[in-house]
Amino acid sequence: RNADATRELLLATAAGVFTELGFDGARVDEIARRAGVNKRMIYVYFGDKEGLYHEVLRTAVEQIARATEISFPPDASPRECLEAWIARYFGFLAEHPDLVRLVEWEALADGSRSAAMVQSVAIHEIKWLTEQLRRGQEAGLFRADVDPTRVLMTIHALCFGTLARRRLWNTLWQLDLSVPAAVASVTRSLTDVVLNGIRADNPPETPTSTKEYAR
Amino acid sequence: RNADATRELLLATAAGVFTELGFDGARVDEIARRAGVNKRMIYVYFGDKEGLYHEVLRTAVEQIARATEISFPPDASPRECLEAWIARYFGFLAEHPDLVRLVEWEALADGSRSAAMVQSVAIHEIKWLTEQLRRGQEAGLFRADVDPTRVLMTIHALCFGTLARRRLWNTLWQLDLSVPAAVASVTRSLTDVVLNGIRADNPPETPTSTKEYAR
Amino acid sequence: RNADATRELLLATAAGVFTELGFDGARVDEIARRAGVNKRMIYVYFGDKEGLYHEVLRTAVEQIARATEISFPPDASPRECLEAWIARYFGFLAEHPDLVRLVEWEALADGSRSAAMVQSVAIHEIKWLTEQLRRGQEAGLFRADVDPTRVLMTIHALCFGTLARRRLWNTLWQLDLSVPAAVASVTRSLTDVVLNGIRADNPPETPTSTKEYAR
Amino acid sequence: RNADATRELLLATAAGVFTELGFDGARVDEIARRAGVNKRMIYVYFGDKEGLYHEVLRTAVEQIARATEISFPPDASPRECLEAWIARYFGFLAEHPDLVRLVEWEALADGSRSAAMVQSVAIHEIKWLTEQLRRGQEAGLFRADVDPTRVLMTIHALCFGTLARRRLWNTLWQLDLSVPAAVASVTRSLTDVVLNGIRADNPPETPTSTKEYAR
DNA sequence: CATGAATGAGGCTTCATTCAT
DNA sequence: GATGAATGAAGCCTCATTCAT
Repeated sequence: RNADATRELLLATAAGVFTELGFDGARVDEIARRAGVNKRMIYVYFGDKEGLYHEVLRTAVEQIARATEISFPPDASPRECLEAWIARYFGFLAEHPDLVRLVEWEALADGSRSAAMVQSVAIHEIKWLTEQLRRGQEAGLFRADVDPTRVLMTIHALCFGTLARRRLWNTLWQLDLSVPAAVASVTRSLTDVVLNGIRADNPPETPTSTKEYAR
Repeated sequence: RNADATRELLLATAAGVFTELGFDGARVDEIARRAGVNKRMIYVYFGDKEGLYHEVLRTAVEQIARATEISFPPDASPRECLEAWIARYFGFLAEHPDLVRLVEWEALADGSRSAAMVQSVAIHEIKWLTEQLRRGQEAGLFRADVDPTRVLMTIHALCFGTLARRRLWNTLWQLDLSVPAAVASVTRSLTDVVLNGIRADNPPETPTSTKEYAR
Repeated sequence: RNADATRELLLATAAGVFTELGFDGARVDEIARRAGVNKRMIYVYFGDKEGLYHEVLRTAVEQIARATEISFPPDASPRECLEAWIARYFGFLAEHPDLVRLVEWEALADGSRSAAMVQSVAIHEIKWLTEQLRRGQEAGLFRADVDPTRVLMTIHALCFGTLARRRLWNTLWQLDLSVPAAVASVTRSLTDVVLNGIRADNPPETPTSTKEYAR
Repeated sequence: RNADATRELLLATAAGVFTELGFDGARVDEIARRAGVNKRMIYVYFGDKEGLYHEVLRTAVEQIARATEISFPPDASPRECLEAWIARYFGFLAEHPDLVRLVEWEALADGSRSAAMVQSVAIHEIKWLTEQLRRGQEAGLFRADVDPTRVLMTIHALCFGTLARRRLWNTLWQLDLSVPAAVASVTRSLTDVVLNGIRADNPPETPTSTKEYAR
């Protein structure tokens, strides 16, 4: 008889089930059972399965958005900021595999359900990133030709692309991304890759060739 | 009334449906309907829905594997080889969004169904990559501390991570990855990032700080 | 909207359908339709078609078992007891043709599903019968060489063998075993046959010959 | 390319499958597979599944009918004849469990399909039996009040009732009716029971009581 | 005569959802 | 607010049967 508590419980449980099985694979019965709550409540609070999913997704996106809201000291260098930002981003996602999986399911399933939310987050991110890159370029730290969207795309791809395949890496090379040390090591790789790619003293790779090779 | 033709038709159609909706979202009836073939044939040729999915997946993984079998001229430099390899990998995947999506679904759903196939492909890739990196290190082109598995992970993450979000990039920044020019541009970015990350004259980024920033 | 009532209704309806058509011939849809209950409830209450059948069978075997639990007065003669027992057995089965048919289906289909239940009932029966036969032998009423299992087998064969062919007897000789008088008459025949077969003053038939006759 | 051989093969195979699983449980595909014959042939030779079943049943009934066509020497006593007849009937059925099962399935399933065939056989049997009983009564061997139909019913019930439960007896008391010695022993029991029931010097059992006992 | 591919109806089962209390 | 019973649509799969060769 505690509306809010029941609602939160359902939301948390649903997050787990959707994360595990995706929207189509998830079962309303299973969510209610795991939550120990009557199935009917789902319909009372969220309308239908889709509504519940939507709410779960919104919560997840919000959590991810909040994770990157760092306030840097005024004297922090752009390089430092960027690095810390990536590290925090990746670190946070590595610690919350459920969020990653949920977003991935969504990206595959359609993306339309989350388009609006993601867009608003991305706009915020790109704004911040553009500012940092500008500062870095002005300070002569970063190359002049870097494109913020491209950089953000790279960061996203690396973070999500790496974490969405946790199980695969574990299977292939026994790299267990639930171990902090492993996360730290990979974080270093990623920041390395991104920052190396934009360092001012690092000229863009001139393609050595455009030759086509036979198969 | 041709067994092989019907089988292939079902396989191709199923690939489309599984790609679009994932295993749980796909409907056997829909596959049969789209193929214009009687539902029963699916069970004759593939046993059940799972068997059909498995076959679709196997075909997809094989296609991806074949795409990176390039034969390089003996005098090609490791750098050149690596770059061409990444370019072909990304280019091929960009041209075959269905394969990417299918593999992503699988990775999320469980991965167990494809573990064996993917492993055999990955072993092959890592072998080739290790050889190239060794040659590059011996020639003084690549840093001595690069780890082949980490490099492959980066490549995978970048390729799949980028392409799995096609729609998102398109929505956010009007980057249409079905346009060859866009693919070429992104390919450049990716090779850039990877190769910059392992260049010998590019020292590893020394973390400027390990400071924790407040939120 | 009463769980137990619905369950019982389904059970009773299913008994009818399984009796009529056997396990393979019965249709889940038909059972639900006849019961006027949603098909889904079958799966809620009984798991699946097999589970429903199992429960129906169990109920039937229990009913049959209960039918022969007679308490005889201490001074009742073994002959009297045996006769009353057979009469009640046959009479009960004659009044419940459905139970007979169900058990026959089961016996044919495989028997494995009911093996355990039937065994426990049979053990009980054989125990009681052995006791009566012993008493009769001690009193000099029954032959010394009677074998309880053989007697029980004869009783079973006669009761079920006769009742399983109701329709046939009706077709052939207009013997309608749903008419009490007919049942009484046949009951007399059966008890007659069984008791004559074990009477002490009735020596075992000495085979008049073992000759083989040509066809 | 041998029509008759294929037909016979199908018939024999179908008999096996129908015997094992009943009409509803049998699968046309399975019959064709076991026979190593193309499924289509079934439809060519027998019209449909029902036609095949009908033919199998007819063959079975004919076989049973033929089994009891004994020609006795003119001087054989009615008692001897009857005993030999029962022995042969039971013996034959014991040696052909498939026929028994098939007839039982049919009796349960409906009986309408076989009514005509069985009727013609039964008329023949009852005619012969009536003649023997008459001879026996005239010779003062059998009781005057025996009813041929009742005797035939008893014989049928005993034979089929016993053999239809082979597996049950085996499970319950390790009585294996595929062993000749066991068959011989049971044959003795049955003839015993039947003949004792009609012996002239064996007065009909006067019911010792018609009391109803409480449960 | 014989084959293997194909079909549509219908089987069992499960889903998201709503009703009655 | 909360419950357990109930529902109809639809899912996967299998059947007897027929077509094209």
